[in-house]
Amino acid sequence: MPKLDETTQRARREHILDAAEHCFAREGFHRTSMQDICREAGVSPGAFYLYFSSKEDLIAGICEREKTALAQALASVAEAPDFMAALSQLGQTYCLEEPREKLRLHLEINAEAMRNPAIGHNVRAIDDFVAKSFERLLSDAKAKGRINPSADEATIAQIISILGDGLYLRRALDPEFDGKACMPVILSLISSLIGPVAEGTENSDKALKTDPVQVE
Amino acid sequence: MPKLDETTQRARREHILDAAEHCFAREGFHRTSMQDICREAGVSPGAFYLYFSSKEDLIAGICEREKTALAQALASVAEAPDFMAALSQLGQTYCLEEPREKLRLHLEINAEAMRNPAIGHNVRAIDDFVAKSFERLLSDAKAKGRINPSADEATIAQIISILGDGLYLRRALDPEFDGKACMPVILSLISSLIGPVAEGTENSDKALKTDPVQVE
Amino acid sequence: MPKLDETTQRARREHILDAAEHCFAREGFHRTSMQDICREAGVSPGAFYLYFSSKEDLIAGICEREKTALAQALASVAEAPDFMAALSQLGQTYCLEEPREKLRLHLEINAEAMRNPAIGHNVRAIDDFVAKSFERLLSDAKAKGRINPSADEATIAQIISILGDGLYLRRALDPEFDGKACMPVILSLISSLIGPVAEGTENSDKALKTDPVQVE
Amino acid sequence: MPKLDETTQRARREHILDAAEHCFAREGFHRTSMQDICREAGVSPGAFYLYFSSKEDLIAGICEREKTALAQALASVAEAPDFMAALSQLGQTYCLEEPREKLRLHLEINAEAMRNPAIGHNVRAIDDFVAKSFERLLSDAKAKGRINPSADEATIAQIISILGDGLYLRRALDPEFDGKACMPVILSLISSLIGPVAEGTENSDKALKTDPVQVE
DNA sequence: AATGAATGAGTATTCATTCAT
DNA sequence: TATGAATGAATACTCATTCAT
Repeated sequence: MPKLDETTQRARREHILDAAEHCFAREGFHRTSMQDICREAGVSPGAFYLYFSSKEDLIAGICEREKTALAQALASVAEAPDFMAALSQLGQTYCLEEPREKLRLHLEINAEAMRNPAIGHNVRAIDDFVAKSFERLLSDAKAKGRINPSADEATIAQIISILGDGLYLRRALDPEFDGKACMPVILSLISSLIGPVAEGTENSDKALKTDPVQVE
Repeated sequence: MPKLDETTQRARREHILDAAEHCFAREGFHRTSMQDICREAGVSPGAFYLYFSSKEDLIAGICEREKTALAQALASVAEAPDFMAALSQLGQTYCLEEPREKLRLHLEINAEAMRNPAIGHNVRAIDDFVAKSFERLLSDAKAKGRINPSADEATIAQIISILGDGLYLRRALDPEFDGKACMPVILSLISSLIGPVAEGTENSDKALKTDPVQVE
Repeated sequence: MPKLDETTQRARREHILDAAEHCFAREGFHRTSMQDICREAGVSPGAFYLYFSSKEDLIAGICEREKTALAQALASVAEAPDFMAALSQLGQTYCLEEPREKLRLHLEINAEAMRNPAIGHNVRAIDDFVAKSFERLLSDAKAKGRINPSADEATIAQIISILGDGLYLRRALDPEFDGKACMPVILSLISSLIGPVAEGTENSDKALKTDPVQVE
Repeated sequence: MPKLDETTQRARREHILDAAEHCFAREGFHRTSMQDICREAGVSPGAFYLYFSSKEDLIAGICEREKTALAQALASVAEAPDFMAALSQLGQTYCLEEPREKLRLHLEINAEAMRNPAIGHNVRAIDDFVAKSFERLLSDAKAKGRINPSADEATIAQIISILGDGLYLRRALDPEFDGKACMPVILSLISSLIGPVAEGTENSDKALKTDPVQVE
């Protein structure tokens, strides 16, 4: 019973998680049987339970990975010189280009988060992490004089999250939905929230394809 | 000749739907057994199937009710003299005051809509209905000169839906989330989208260079 | 609560029995629901139980009718001057022309007779009745010198029944089975069992399309 | 690596089939629940479905076995020097000594064959197999000059089947039925059908004019 | 570490029958 | 007499998880 060395162990877990993600995205959490996952991962049921403690544990694992991925994405935003440009990039990647499969998975996880406290905790941790990251980014930008000093970072971060979630959900539910048409408007709204942009930046012109409204 | 008169019939259906809503919100669609629903409704399994054809049929019924309720709510907005005031009222009712139970139910239905085409159809029908309703409201307002004639109704309707969905989801996932703080900002964003035209300006450039909205 | 006059009562029973026969033949006893029968008969479930005490009771009723019908058929054979001619006619009617629906019904009843003693009793009563009838017919014929006096009526009656049952079953099971080819041979076999036929009778020539066996 | 070796696998299937045969014979297909079968076989429901795909699949399995057994029995007839003696043996075994339980099972399967195409196919395959086997046996015998060359093998094979089915059915339905009394007569009938050629005669006429078998 | 056969509680739905009207 | 809504036990099959090997 010599334990598998850590890297193999981790690799096996990742492999199973991949399989589970595909299955859940394809068929949903409840319609996916453990057999499905084991078959997809090429692993025996017995082996599965060496790496995960239960079917629900898989969702925790998926959340964990999501969190790591998001952390990287947000870190890259932090390093970007232009907040709006980085945000635009993020929106592009996460709301428009993310394969629909992922969106479905997300929805599935959200639903599961309602019943399973552990998963709920995981999901909220991710959301908090994202919100806090945005807050920090906004504070930094404010400190550097790049955004309106009167803007409330916490609220703006929330709004950004809300817009992201809304876009995500819409795309998931409606295969016909065209996010590209909305994105520029959304970006301009956020832009209007965080205040004056340094002129000559590419994003303001680029992102906005609709006529923005004059705000009182 | 007893043949249940139509109103009793309908009342019984509504009663069962109420029970199902509670169960689904509490435990989720898949974790709720027919026995659970029957117990909650005080109805025998046999009787249940006199009113609904299957477990899934319940979701269709729930969607139907939702649609009717939304239609009424949106009709009242249509009659309101002030679009933004009415929208604010709607946001208050649907995004802030709606009991969390409903939010959870919503999430559950969304997840189910991904796998079950019939339910997906139902859900999309509701979403389309809402979007179209907003479009019509905006067109009316435009016709009456109350909003910026250059605003694209379809896109704005989408954005409103997205914001609504996002708020809804956020509240569902995070019991601590305080929608009240965000709502005014969100309303002002929408207001800025439909707001009165600034005369004589090529608006796209203009809008982005004006002062951002002051968030109270 | 004045009881329905006897004839209406009986007519209603017959009507329901017809419906049940169709249903059982079409779908089998177990796959037919009471609702099916009630729908087919245009009768409410409640009403059904005024005329029959249970689903199984229907089979008893069907047997009863069968018995009556067979009694008539056999009576006509008894009156026929030529036993073989009458038998040939009987075979034609019961084994070749009987609609397949009836055959299926028969099979269904046989299967049910195995489990339900009451039905078993009914079925055996019919079979005994048929056998006894044949015995009597044979005895009569023997008394009139029309058949071989050494033939054992009981055994021959059995053999006739066995051949009839076999034909019946075969036709029921195999839609392609062509009874017409076998019938003459079967008749000639029976003919050979009961001994010399009075010459000049039409039947020997008619019924037998194969060359009949000469019985000593 | 435990992966059940083929023989154990097969043995388990046989064991379950035995249990199912008993149950079906005792209670009929429809009145037997999967629990009944599992209890009788000492197997969990889950395990059952490792060996069979459905309740109906059991009947296919039973047919399969029947076919194999029949094939062996018929093969032994083929090797016998005396066709009639072999047939007599077969009749003894299959129609007289077969335990009544088997007969009931048979009846049950026949009834089921009427509604379920897959089972119907199975049953017809067996019947065809038997008929074809008899045809071949008769042809062989004819080639060896043992039977009347004018006899039509196909028809005689049919008649044999019909007699067998009839006997079978009769025994199943009537516990009092004494097949022993009929068997010799039946055999003599068959014998008269295939009987030795009278030389120099146009046999069809001849065969039928020979002495009938003396029934003891 | 890994296997995969086995478990057995759990599920949606049906249906013969009853009974208030 | 007749209705048909209501009952609730029963059923075939699934699936997360375990455990002997």
